[in-house]
Amino acid sequence: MRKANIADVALRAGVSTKSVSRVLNDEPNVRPQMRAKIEEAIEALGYKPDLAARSLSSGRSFIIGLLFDNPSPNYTMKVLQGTLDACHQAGYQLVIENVDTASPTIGQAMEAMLQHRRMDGMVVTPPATDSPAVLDALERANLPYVRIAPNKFPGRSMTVSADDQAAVSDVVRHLWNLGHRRFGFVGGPASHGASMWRHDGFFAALAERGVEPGEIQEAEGDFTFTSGIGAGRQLLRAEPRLTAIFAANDDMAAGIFTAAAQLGIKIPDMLSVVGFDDSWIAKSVWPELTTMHQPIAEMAHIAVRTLIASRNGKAVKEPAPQNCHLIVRGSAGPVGQ
Amino acid sequence: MRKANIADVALRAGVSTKSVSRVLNDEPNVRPQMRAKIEEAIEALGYKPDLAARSLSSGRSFIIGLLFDNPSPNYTMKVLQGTLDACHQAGYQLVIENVDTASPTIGQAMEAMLQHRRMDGMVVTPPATDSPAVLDALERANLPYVRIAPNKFPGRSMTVSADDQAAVSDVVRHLWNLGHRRFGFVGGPASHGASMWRHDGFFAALAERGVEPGEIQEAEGDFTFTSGIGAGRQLLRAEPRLTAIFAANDDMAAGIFTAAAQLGIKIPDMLSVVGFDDSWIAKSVWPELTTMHQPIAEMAHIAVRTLIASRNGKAVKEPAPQNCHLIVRGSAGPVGQ
DNA sequence: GCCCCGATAGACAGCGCTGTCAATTTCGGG
DNA sequence: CCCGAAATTGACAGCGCTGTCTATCGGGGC
Repeated sequence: MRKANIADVALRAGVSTKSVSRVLNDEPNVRPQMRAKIEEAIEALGYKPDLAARSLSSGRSFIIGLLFDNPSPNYTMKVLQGTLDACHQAGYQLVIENVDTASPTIGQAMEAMLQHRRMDGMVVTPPATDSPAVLDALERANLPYVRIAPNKFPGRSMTVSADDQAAVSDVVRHLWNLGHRRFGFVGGPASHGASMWRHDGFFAALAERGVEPGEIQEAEGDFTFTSGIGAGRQLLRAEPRLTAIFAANDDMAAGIFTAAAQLGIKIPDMLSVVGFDDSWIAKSVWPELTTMHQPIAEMAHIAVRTLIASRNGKAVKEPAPQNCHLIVRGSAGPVGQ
Repeated sequence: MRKANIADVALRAGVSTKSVSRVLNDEPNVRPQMRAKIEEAIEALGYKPDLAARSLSSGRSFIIGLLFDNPSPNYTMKVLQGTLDACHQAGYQLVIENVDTASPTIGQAMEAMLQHRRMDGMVVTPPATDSPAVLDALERANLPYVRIAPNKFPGRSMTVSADDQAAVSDVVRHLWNLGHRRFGFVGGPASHGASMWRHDGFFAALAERGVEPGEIQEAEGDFTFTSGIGAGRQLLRAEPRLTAIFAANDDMAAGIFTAAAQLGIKIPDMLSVVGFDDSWIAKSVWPELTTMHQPIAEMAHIAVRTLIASRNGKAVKEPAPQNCHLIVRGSAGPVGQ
C-alpha cells in the first residue's frame, strides 16, 4: 500500500486535485460542504502532502533556516527548541546553519549557503545579528529574516527581543528589597551590546534609589566562567565588603562562587549573587543561582511565526519586547549582619 | 538573471540534460571529455541542482534526520555539530527531530514524524537508541538508521560507539600513576547502559591492580549535578578518607566539588576528582575538571557518512569503536600526604 | 424571468530533475 | 574490414503538486 497522493484524495472525495490543493493551502472560495468532503478524504487516507513536490511546484520551500554562530550551547539549544517547535506546528522544516561571524570570508560562506539551499526565511541569532556581512548577504539574496535580540542596526529588519532594561530593574528591586546597599557589577566587554544595556540598566535602577555610580564596584569579564573568578576576586577585596554582586551572565556569576569559596565567603549568608540568562550552569552551582530568565525559546517561536506570517504577504507588525522574569533560587538572600 | 537550471547547463555544454544529471550524480559511463565539458559549464554558470526537484524525481530526499531526546545540551550540541558538518559536506540537509522516548505515545509520534518527512536516513542518539518503540517505528518505515553509542540491542542496526572500557581503564591508570589507592565511584542508575559499563570498567581495571571491589566506595547518582552533591557527601564520610573519586559523568563530578567545598576538602590537594564526557561543565568548575573526552562530534560525523554510504547500496562495514582520550586538567593531582 | 457578475470548481501545463529505454558510438576479435 | 557486445548518450515521460486560465454556478437587481 503506497503512500496516498493528492490524486487519491481527489478521487475519493469526487473532486479535482486542484480543489484538494485549495483546501490544503487554505485558499478562499471553497464551499464548506466541499471542504468537509475533502477533509474527510484526507483524514481517511492519512494523506500528507509531499513537501518536495509542493516546493518544486510553488517555489516555496517550507524550510526555515536557523543561523547561529556558536554561542553557548544552552542558549543555542533553547533557540533550537523554540524554532523547531514552531516549525513543526506550521508544517515547516528547520535547517540549521552554523557560521563563523568573525571569519573574513563570512560573506562568501553566506552566499554559498544561500545559493545552495532554498529557504523561505531565516532566523538569525546573536552575534550574527550584528554582522553587516551577514545582513548584506541575506538582503542581497532577498531572503526574509528575523533577528533575535540584535544589538545593532535597529529597524534594519524584523526583530524579536527581550526587555533587558525592565529585567535588570527587577534584579535591582529584588536585591534592594532584601536589604542590600553595597553592590558590585560584573560586566562583559564594553563593545558587547547586551552587556552595555545590562550595565546601564543596573546603574540607572540604582540611581533611582539614590545610589551614586561611584558607590558601585565594577569589574569587567568576558562572559566566561574563568573571567568571573578574576572579577569576583577583584570585587571581593573591596572594604566594607559588598553584600551583593550582579553579573551580566550566569557563567561569570558561577565564577564569583569559586572566588567566594576561595576567600571563605559563604553564599548567600555573606554575599548574594545574581546572574543573567537562566542558563544551564545556574543549576550546576550550590546554592543554585538566582538569575534572570529570558524567554529565549518563546522568542524563537515568535520569530518563526513572524517569518511565516510575513511570507504570506501580510504586513506583520513588529512583536513587542518579550518579558523576562526573575528566577529566585538560593544564591541571593537577605543581607547578612 | 534567474538561477541556472540543468537545461541551461546542458545547452551551454552542448549535451543532453541527462548527461548533466549523470555527472551530478557521479554515475558511471561518462567519457572524461564529456565530464570535463559539463563540469566547466556547471562552474561557469554557478549551477546548483535544485534539491526539491531532485528529491521529487528520484525519491531520495537528501535529508538526514537527527533524532534526539533532550539529553544534556552539551552532548546534543556536539552531536549536532558533527552531523551538520557531515551533511554539509555531502550536500545533504539535516532535519532535527525531538522526541520524548519515555512518552507512552512515542510510537504514534514516530509514525507521524516518519510519514510527514521523507528522509534518507536517521541518526539516533541515546536514550532513543534503546527504545524498542523507536526502533520498531524506524524499521516499519523501512528507514535506514545509525545509532550512536547504544546501550541495548547490539547488532540490531548499524552503530557507532566509543570504546568506554578502554577509556575507563585509562582513567584508572592515570589515578594509579598519581599514587592513588583509595577510590570512590559515583555511578548512574544501574539501568543505564553507559553507567554500567563505566562501573564495570572501573572495577575491572582496579582489580587488575589488586584492588578488591570491597575496598572501593560506591555511591549512586542520576547523572545530575545535585545528585553528585549527595553522592560526594556520602563518599567523603569514609575513613580513612578517599583520595580519588571517579564519577560516571561530569555533572556529578561537579557536584562532588560542591560537597568537598562544604566539607572543607581542597581539590586537588586532598582529593582528586575525575569526570567523564568532557562536557561543558568541566571548564566551569575550579580547578577545571580532568575528564574523559568522547569524540562525540566525530562519532556523529561517522554516523552520517555511514548512512549516506549505505544508501548507495554498498554494504558498509560497521565502523570500529572510537577512541576516547583523557583530558588532564587540574582536578586530579598526586596523592596528598 | 433574464442578465450580469462574482464565487466556485476544474483542466491543464509545467516546476527541475531522474528513471527507463532506445539510439548511437566505440572497440576487440575474427 | 565487418560484426556483436559493451559503452556511451539522448529522448521522453513522469515524480506530486500548484499557478493560470477557463467553465460553470448561483444570486441579486431590473
